[in-house]
Amino acid sequence: MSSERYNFKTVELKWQEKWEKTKVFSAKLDKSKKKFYCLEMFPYPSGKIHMGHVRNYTIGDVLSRYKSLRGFNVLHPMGWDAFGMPAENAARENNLDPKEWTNKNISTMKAQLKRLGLSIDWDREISTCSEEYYKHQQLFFLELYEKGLVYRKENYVNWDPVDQTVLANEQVIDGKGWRSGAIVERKKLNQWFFNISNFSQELLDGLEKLNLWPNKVKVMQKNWIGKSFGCEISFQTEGDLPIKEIKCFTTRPDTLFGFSFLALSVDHEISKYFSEDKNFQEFKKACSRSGTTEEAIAIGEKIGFRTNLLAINPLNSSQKVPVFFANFVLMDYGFGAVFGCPAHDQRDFDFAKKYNLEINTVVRPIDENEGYNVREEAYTGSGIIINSDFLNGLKVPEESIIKTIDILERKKIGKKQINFRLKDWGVSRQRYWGCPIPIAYDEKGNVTPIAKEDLPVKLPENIDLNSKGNPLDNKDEWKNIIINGEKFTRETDTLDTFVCSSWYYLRFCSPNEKNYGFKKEEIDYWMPVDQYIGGVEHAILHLLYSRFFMKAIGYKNKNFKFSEPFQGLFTQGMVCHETYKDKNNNWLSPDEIELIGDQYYKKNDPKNLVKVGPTESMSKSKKNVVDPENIMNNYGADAVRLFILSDSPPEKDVQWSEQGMIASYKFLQKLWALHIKIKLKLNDKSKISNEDNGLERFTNQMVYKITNNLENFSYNVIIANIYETYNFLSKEIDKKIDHQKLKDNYKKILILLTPAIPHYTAECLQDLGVIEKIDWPEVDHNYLKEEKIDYVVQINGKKRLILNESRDIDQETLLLKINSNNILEKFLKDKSVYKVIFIKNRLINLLINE
RNA sequence: GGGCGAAUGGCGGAACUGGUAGACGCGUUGGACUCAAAAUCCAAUAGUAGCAAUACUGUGAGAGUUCGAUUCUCUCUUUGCCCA
Repeated sequence: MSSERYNFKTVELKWQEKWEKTKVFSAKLDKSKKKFYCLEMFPYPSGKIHMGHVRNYTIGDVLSRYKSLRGFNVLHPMGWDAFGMPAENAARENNLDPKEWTNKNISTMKAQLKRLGLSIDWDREISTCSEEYYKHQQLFFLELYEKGLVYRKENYVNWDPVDQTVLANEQVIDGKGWRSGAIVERKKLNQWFFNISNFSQELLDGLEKLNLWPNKVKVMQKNWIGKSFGCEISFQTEGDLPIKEIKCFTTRPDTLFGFSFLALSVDHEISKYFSEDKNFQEFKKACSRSGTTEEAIAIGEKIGFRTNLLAINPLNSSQKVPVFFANFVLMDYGFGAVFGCPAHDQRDFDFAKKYNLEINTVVRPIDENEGYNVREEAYTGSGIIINSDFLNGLKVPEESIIKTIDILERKKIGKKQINFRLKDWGVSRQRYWGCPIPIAYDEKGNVTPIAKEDLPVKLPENIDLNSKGNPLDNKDEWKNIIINGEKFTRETDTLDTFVCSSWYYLRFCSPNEKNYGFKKEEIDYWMPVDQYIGGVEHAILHLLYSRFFMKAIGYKNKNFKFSEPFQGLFTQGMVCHETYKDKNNNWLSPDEIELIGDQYYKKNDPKNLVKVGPTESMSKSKKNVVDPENIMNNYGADAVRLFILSDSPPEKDVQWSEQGMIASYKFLQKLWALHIKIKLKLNDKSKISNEDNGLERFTNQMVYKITNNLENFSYNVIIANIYETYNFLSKEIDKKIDHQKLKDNYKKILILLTPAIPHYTAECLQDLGVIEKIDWPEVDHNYLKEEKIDYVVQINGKKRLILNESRDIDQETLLLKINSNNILEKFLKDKSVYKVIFIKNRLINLLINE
């Protein structure tokens, strides 16, 4: 059975087949057992797996296998985030069917994941593009519609003129589409929305309970929800329009005496009075050119359009200021109207400078005198209210905002108000490859939900993707339907793919349930996800949408036991690689270069010197990618797992290194050579000895260390522990050693290595004749205490000596030992010790007079 | 501009609640084996001085708390991410 070299190809294949045949990773609901639900973010089936997947799924696999060895009933599923634009684009370019393209990718990637040896329950595999999945999603949509959490409204959207689709705000980067790079336009469309803002407060409160989430993700979500405390103020207006008052929202009512203009969004209802005004129309166009994202507004020039309306300061009726339309006011924040206080808001300040408006200082910093005046830039810090009549002297911001709101409420000028930055989630996409929205419209355009028994609304096949616009809109035989003899047209938009990923974790609990998206009994057992693992790039949207979806399903649903889907969250870092460019500045991939001397050259082109660029996350565009399949072919799955875990803590970026990869591969060979040596020793009955040589102690300490490191996600340290174990054993094995002890401890050690390198340890355990079910070893705490301890002897806080003495000795005994040691004589001669600091079993510090 | 984090040998990184800084790996150097090379094995490897024992310096910079600080506090520098 044992051969000289470890043949990963046969071993890994053998165990993968065995695991598959015996269904060891198949999860069964068993209420007598404690469950553990480990979920990694499911992949988009783009073609092949990349190193990022390898890292993500290896981390999850280590955890799943560990929990399973600890006796948990582990659910570790995998599926496919299979709808989305890349399939449609690829299909269009190569004249293929998106479904075929997607399914082909799924089978390729599934085979690759299997080769990694992941402990996945493949019987629960789901794909979001299958009817079996999306029919339940359509039912959820209808249920949320009935609960009033889904609605339709006309709204301005970010329109990508190249992809001919609507983009979410976060898909707009620097005013351009995230995929196409085209400059985004504003367009008004009828859209379906999920009422996520209804849950703003709940989503914010829920974060408090998520103590197993990284703090930074919680902070990002908190900022995204953006709760602000402020005041709604009504301004009376004068002018020749039939407008009497304008409502504003402000977080700084305390600066109302610094009021010098009022600014409206170009979409404010008042704009209807200017629809004939050519100058206003020009202005509106100019606004849409500069972009509508918050970032574009902050960076871009502030421009305004002056109306002949005047707004009256409610605290000082003699003050009347101009009303502008301005590009920096957004309709969906507050009421689409803000009051301008240039002295204490930089944006207002820039605007006032440009249009020559008054700048009235109403806050002075604590250390400035009464005559303080804002000049070069707005003052936004803390201080004291001045020039504000009855508000004077209030401390900014601790008391000024609250007290001002009180006063405004008493005077019936304003109302306390909470405002959220989080906007409702627009889910309509003008795309083919997505989940159809189960809605139809009658001839008058009235909304009619599709009857639940008629679900799923299937995506039609044989679609012409090369026609302009939305493909479903062009498919008349699908679009036009008859219900009860009446003519209807279907909704031709499909759902944002974030909807699919907002509930897939539920589906994994009941992947085969026909009538509903999940079985109550099953989600009650498996949910919530104990550990969710994925990239930090999903910190905001996917995670927030999933949290919303969970709350929406539980909304008005009394039997629902939980509201947060992911109890623990872990965000892993990216896989990076050096970048290379040839002499013509073309990117080169790592396999296109070779090392000659200490310089890189392009392969087969020894004059073409390669420039080594910075290490960046692997991306096809920079060609700094390494294909996991090649690596697995060359070194095997266990070696890849070992390397991807070893070099950096999992939450940080890791740099791919060929040398590191080779080292991991070689290490497995060394481990195997040691295994053979151990087996020979065990078979050699002649040299039995009962000497205690520390093996048992070492093993126990390792059990303790590796267990702790697993619990803390210090997976890189575990690999170091494995190396330490090898170093120890390879020395120990040459000593006389009790066979039973060796076998017992070696078996424990192999179990410790199992989460990281499962094929290897399965082979070794089998080779040792271990056939019983294995469990995670328990720590015997007696072995954690060393009998001899290295006491640090310090003089005036400086380490001078290490004394190896028995554990638990007292200060006096230790002092005696110190005094009898002549190394310290030179320090202690003619000096008196005035204080001794003694830390039991650790250190002693002698303070002496110099 | 705001928020959050990070900074430790040539490199990636370790260090439990303040108590031996540099575990483990890579790289480098020397040696063994070999006709030679590869592979493998052994040894050394923070810096300075010294043959050595040893001494001094040292965790981005500067201060502080403490018998003692990589760890706690403050200021600064650089850098990453998120938001604007």
